[in-house]
Amino acid sequence: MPVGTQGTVKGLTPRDLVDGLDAKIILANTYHLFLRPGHERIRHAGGLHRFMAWPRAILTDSGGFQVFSLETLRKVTDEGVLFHSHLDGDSHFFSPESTVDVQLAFGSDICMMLDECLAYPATRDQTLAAMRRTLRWAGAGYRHYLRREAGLDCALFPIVQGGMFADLRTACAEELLGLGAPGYAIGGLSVGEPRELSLEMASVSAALLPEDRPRYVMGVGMPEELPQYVACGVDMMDCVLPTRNARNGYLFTSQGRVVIKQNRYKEDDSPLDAACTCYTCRTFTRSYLRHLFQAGEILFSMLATLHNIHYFLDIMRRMREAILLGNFPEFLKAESGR
RNA sequence: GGACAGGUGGGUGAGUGGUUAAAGCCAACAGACUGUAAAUCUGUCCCUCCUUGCGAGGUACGAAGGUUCGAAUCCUUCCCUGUCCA
Repeated sequence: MPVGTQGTVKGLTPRDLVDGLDAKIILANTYHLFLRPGHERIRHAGGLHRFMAWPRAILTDSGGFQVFSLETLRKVTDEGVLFHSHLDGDSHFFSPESTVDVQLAFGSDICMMLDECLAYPATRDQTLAAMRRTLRWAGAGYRHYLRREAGLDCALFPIVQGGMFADLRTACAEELLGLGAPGYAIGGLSVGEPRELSLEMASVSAALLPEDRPRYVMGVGMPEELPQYVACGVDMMDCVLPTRNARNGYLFTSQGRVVIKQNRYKEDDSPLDAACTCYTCRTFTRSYLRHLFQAGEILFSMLATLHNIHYFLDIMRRMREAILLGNFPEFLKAESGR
């Protein structure tokens, strides 16, 4: 899922995402859209889909990640999270119930439960406390959601926490199963821990979640990691890497990374990735892309993002194809040998 | 011809006697980025050497002299640039 935090996948139009890239679903963010332009504004505009002219599915994160990323601007209590807006310092209290309400106002297809995302490393006690809070919020939020959701056709995913402790992950997942949710997320990863640990924790968590419902690992990963997550039973991922790195000149290709600003691309008139079929690779040279980057041109961000998203979505498309054809194990083997 | 103003590292531009190999910004070069406070952030950025260190030499603030223990900073002459006046 491409990430479109503020109601836009930076650098791309919805038309790019649908026609060129065939993205099925994108992410948006409760905290950011609540602060600006506000969920009531979005509701009055006809919901987030209409507001941002996005015809396909939207998953909204709850603000749980901002508990981690805006650590210095918030205070967590058993009742919820008090944020001090990074825009103007105003206080806003996010509860399990209010974050459901805000996401319903957006008209999200998939809402996320408010959770407490801890930084790495965290002690077992800290992790246990955060996990218990996340569970409590999940219960409260889910009850609220069941009362409110009728007829809205919106799913709510609870989030497995438990940090880097396998037994806490297990306990959290088992507890959440009682909610009978339409899908489950695995959160609290990509917060500074080694990559192998992320995969291990995702694997432990995913193994306990229902096979017949989407299992979503939040905030991963590098291209080579995606098949590994899928091999653990993961169905959905999101990550800012393709979009953010694109804007920073880091391009993912079938031959490895291309840091386009490097001098070696100055006179490279070959395509970015000869094996890629995206508009950027079909049309422009590395030399030109480097020029655009060095010149600080907006077009660079657009073309780079288009390519990186294409690259990530193409990996996912090939995996779906392999699964349907029954040869995912071969796919995995081939990918890990690269 | 005259009167002012000014010449600093790739660029711009601080610095008016010692803590200045010389701020900041830009450029250049390299690195980071994982449910986005990110079109962001970090590092390097005169040369040589080694025991790679808040290390040792060398060269450097238009040029040449001078004053001083010490000069990008003060003095003299010259060169150059800009603006204005004839």
